[in-house]
Amino acid sequence: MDFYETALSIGTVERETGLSKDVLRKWEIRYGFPNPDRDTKGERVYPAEQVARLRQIKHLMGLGHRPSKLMNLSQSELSDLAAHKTIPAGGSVTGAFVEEILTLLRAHDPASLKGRLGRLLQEQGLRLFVQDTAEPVSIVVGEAWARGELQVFEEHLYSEVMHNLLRGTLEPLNSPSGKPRVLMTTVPEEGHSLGLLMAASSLVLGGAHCIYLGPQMPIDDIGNAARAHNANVVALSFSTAYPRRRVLPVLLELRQRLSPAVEIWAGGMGVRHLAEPGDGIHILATPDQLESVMSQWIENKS
Amino acid sequence: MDFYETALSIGTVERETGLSKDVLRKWEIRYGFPNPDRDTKGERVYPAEQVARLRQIKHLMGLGHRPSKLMNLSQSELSDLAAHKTIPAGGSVTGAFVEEILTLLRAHDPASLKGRLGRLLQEQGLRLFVQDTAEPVSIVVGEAWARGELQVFEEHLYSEVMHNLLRGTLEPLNSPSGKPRVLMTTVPEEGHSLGLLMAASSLVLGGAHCIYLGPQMPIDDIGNAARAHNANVVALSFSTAYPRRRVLPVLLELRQRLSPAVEIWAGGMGVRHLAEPGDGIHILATPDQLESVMSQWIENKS
DNA sequence: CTTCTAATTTGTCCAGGACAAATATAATGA
DNA sequence: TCATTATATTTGTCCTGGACAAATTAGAAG
Repeated sequence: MDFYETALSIGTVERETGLSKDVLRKWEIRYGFPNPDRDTKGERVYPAEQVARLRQIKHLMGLGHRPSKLMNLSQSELSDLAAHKTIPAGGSVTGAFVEEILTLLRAHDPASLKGRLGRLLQEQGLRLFVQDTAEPVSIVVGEAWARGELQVFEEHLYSEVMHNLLRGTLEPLNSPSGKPRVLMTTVPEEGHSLGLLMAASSLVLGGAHCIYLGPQMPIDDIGNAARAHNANVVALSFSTAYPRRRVLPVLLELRQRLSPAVEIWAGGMGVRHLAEPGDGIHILATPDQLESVMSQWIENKS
Repeated sequence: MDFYETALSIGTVERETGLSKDVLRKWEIRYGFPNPDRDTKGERVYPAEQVARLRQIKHLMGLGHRPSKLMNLSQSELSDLAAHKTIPAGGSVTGAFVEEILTLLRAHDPASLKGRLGRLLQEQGLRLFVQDTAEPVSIVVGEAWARGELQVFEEHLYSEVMHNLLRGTLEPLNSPSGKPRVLMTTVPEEGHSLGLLMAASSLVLGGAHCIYLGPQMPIDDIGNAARAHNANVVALSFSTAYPRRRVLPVLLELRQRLSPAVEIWAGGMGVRHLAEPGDGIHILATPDQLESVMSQWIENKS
């Protein structure tokens, strides 16, 4: 299939990359990239390849790199950076079927992907499945995407399938009488909910009751929801795609709208760089911290 | 619980309402609303109540109202407008359990909500369930929200539960050998995927094979996905929350990246105002048009 | 090698102006 | 009176160039 020359307005690029118009314009002036053409009206027109590069840069920034360093790197240097990332942390089993899943993803066959994952879930049980499969595979999928080895829609498909699998499994286990009552969601602009569901799995297995509200809840309404559902905890997840500088402000903003008795648990890759801000806000940098915070909570309340 | 005085920056308001900074500033100048305070730095600071009002106004604009008319209305007049909307279209059964579902929603009890809907699904079967329950209830839920009678998180919960129910039911019916192969997703900024799933139900029942990729796929990648999955059709859904003026441009943009043999089916409330643009793009203003377009497609290819 | 202070980097906000596409209103002819 | 065309208004988006503070890095002093 041939390549159609396409070019996007600054507004479209903002929507597709999540980088604000202001940032796009400032980068252009400060670093010389992006370097859009202009149409007859004098308006910026971004070639598709620059948009792809912008996405990659944004991802690397989520990993802690700085724009001034990234902006003048060659394409291959960018991909290299994406490769040398965190070690997949997971247990010993890693690597074995992780590769297999990736292959299935690239084969564009939702049914067998779902089948394979479903079988793994049966074999390993929920707890192990989350720990040894869902988490490492998610990381590897993210990395592969960053290296340009996996397309966006392949990543989406993975999320979809995994999401469904987990939700289906979780539901029957989620006893309404469980404690603590944890309200789970993400803030606006944070569309990734897979991490949230993996966390929910751990929580439910640990005896909590999860109220899963789906992603992208306005902060204000998170407060209302916590009140209405009588939640003991509000759990949020942040991916690396969420702008680092906004994490803390948004947590504090939420803090204001919650009764002081309600704790905030913030987890996910996008939260790793933060120190515990106290005030009932807990930063869960790794999945296992979830368990410790939870047992701590239970202890406190009994 | 008491009301915390909260105030948001223009950027936060943009994220929470989906109204761009440019629009917020222009409205302020042109209509005198919103009317934010200023902090010591001279920057806009929006009180929570104005943000709520902005959300309401945005919703009414999606229904076809114009900003200049809305901006100076009183709170009650706004709510009134939200009430006099489209007639729930649905069959005779409407109203009976629609109210019941609303009540369950307001009771904040996910389990019984899911239970009730699940039972309805069993009783009615998928086709009727979508037609007589999912569609009318979705409309009513949207309206109730607009009138301020339903909170955002209650709407989210509804979407979550319904989404799960449909996905679970659909999967076993979705034969890979079905024709046409329909790729289903939404464009960036369009986060509502419930309409898409309802459409998928009709399609699968009609013998199509749906590849459901989840919401918010960059346009570029929709093209790649269509190629990779060898899709015959790309189906998109637009809610009223999606800015009207952007619908057609985004469809044309997508058109460019697809092989001419691939059709585009665009449905949902956000598409009602459009005329058929031709060129393999079909506008499905109502759910039943889906069936006719589909049978037409099958006819064409045999 | 730490700790504190002074650059530098970076994202966000502001004002005010320009423009074209969409929509409404007026004018015209059948 | 109705339909059509021309004119006016409304509205969202984009532009430039400047300002500022929070976050980060580099440098100085202990």
